[in-house]
Parts: sequence; C-alpha cells; structure tokens
Amino acid sequence: MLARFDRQERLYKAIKLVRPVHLNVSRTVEKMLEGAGISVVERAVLELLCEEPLTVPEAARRLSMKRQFVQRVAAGLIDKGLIEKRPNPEHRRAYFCAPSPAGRDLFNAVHQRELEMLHAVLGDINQTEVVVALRVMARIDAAFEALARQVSEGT
Amino acid sequence: MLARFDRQERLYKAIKLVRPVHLNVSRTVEKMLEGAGISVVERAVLELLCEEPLTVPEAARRLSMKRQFVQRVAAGLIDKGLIEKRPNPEHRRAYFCAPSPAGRDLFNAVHQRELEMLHAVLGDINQTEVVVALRVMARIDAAFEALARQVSEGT
DNA sequence: CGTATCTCAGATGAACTGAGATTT
DNA sequence: CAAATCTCAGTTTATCTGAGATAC
Repeated sequence: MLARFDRQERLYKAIKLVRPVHLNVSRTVEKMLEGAGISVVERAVLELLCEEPLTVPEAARRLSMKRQFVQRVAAGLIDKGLIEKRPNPEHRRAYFCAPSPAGRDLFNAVHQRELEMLHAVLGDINQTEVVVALRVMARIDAAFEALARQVSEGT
Repeated sequence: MLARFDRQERLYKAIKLVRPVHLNVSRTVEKMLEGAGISVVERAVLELLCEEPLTVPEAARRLSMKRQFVQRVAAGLIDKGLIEKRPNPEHRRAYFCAPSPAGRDLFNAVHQRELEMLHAVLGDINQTEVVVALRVMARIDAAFEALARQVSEGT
C-alpha cells in the first residue's frame, strides 16, 4: 500500500518545484519591468486583456484570482491609461476591459524582451519535452483549480 | 526572425501556468493544514528540515527564500516546538535546525494526507510524462534561479 | 579586516474577506 | 427576491530590505 503512493512522489516533486519557480520567475519579471511603471500582477492582467477584452469577473476566473483583487488591479491600469472601459451590451455594470493603444504597445514591448530572454537562457531546451511538460502542467492546473474552487465555494 | 522566438511561445505558456498552479496549490495546502497549527510557508521549511537538518542560510538557499525570512519562519517553528536548535561544530552562531519528534510526526501526517489527495485527484496521470515534466521544471528552475540570483547580487 | 551569521524591525506587494450599492 | 457586479476598505501572509551585533 505504500508503493501505491510512492508513485505519487514523482508528481509531488514536480509540484514542489512550483514554488521556487514562481518566486524566481516573479523576481525576474519584476526586474525586467523596471521602468515600465507596472507591477508583476498588473502585467499579468494586462496580458490577458491584450489576448481578449473581458469583464473583471471573467478575467479573475481565468487568472485564478479573486474578482475584488482583479478589480483593484484593473482600476490601477485604468488610472495609468493602459486599459479602457468598453460598454457591455449584455450588462451595463459589467463593462469590458480592453487595452488602450499605449497598453498594447507596452505589453508587446515587455513581452518581446521576455521572449528574447527565454531564448537566451532556455533556447536549447528540448521542444518535445516542453510539449509534454505543458500538457502535464495543464492537467495539474485543472486538478488544483477544481480543488481550490471546492474549498472556496460560497465566498 | 519571428519564427525564432515563436518556438519559445510553448515554453512561455508552460511558465505562464506556474502562477495559477502556485496559487491553487497554496490554497489547497492551506486548507489541508487547517487544524495543524502551521502556515504554508512553515510547512515548506519543516519539510526541508525533515529531509535534512540545515542551518538557516542553507535552508534559505535551497528554498530560494531570503535568509531573514527563513529565520523568522524557523523562529516560529521553534516557538511551536516543531524544530530544535542543534549545535554546529563548524560555527557557533550558525546552528542546525532539526525537526523535533513532534515536528516530524506532524509533517509525516500532513504529507501522507497530501499524497493520498494527489493519488485521488491525479493518480491516473501518465508517469512517463510526469518524469519528463519534472525534468523540464528542474531545468526552468535552475535557469530562473540563476537569473534571480544575478539580479539580487549584493543584497 | 571582510564575510557570514543571528536578530529585530519596518516596508511592500499580493491576495483574502467583508460589506454596501446597483443591476439583471 | 436571488444572483452577479462594482466599489471601498480592512486584514493577513509572504516576501523584501535595512541595520546592528557577533562570530569566523
């Protein structure tokens, strides 16, 4: 019966790496954002909205963040003129957030530098393995997203 | 020249998943720790010390955390009687931190529940793919650990 | 002397939580 | 009325940063 859970140890080790990776990625992104005038979280919200304009609650769901938190971050991005409110025909209060030209330019510039940095540091990584890793990560993400949702139901 | 960085997009997507996974894993771990009397970070430090007694600075390095932060967390674990100071023959001030019997018992109990949960939620995941994902994550970890170190040199 | 460490403490960013008002 | 949303605001946890004292 121990052997049964022993197999989970490898999966566990992969998940355990998530914390240090998150910390060091955050630190690195933060440093690369110096001078850009936005924080790491603002950058994450801006990125999502550059892919597709969304309401605040929907953006929060996609980022696994609380809607009140995203609301605050979005307000900051509006203050900085990087995103704009767009009327939502479905719902007057739940407006869409879309990047302004300045917001889009800023994200594109930031992201380009990030991709170049990735290429410099991990350009030689095995692409076939990356595809597998991406699939496993997505699976883990879905599982824990569901677990965390259960736990905060009703909040 | 665009195609050159396009290949990094897959790697980028995998890294982008790190934030939501970290959030949802933290939330889940936090809930599973209810009643255990320790926080998520305390649990992480206790785990490392259960593997091997270490000095505070060494533990900080392994966890990619600041030594002052680990110091504070370790002090909390000592207050709770979960770890103990052990004399270090090499250095009088830099004592080792080792789990007390209570600390070891607590971590084992917590960890067992976590492995069972993993088995229930992701027990059917392809083990071969997990091995690959672990390798890729370790590679990413090393790369960003180095990047973050450069950036905070001298601190 | 310089470096690493312990300790105390203030500061910041990220995220949680509650609550009132409005809208559907 | 219930559910979703916007907004404001207080709180906690994780993390950063600095600085003084001590040990190597």
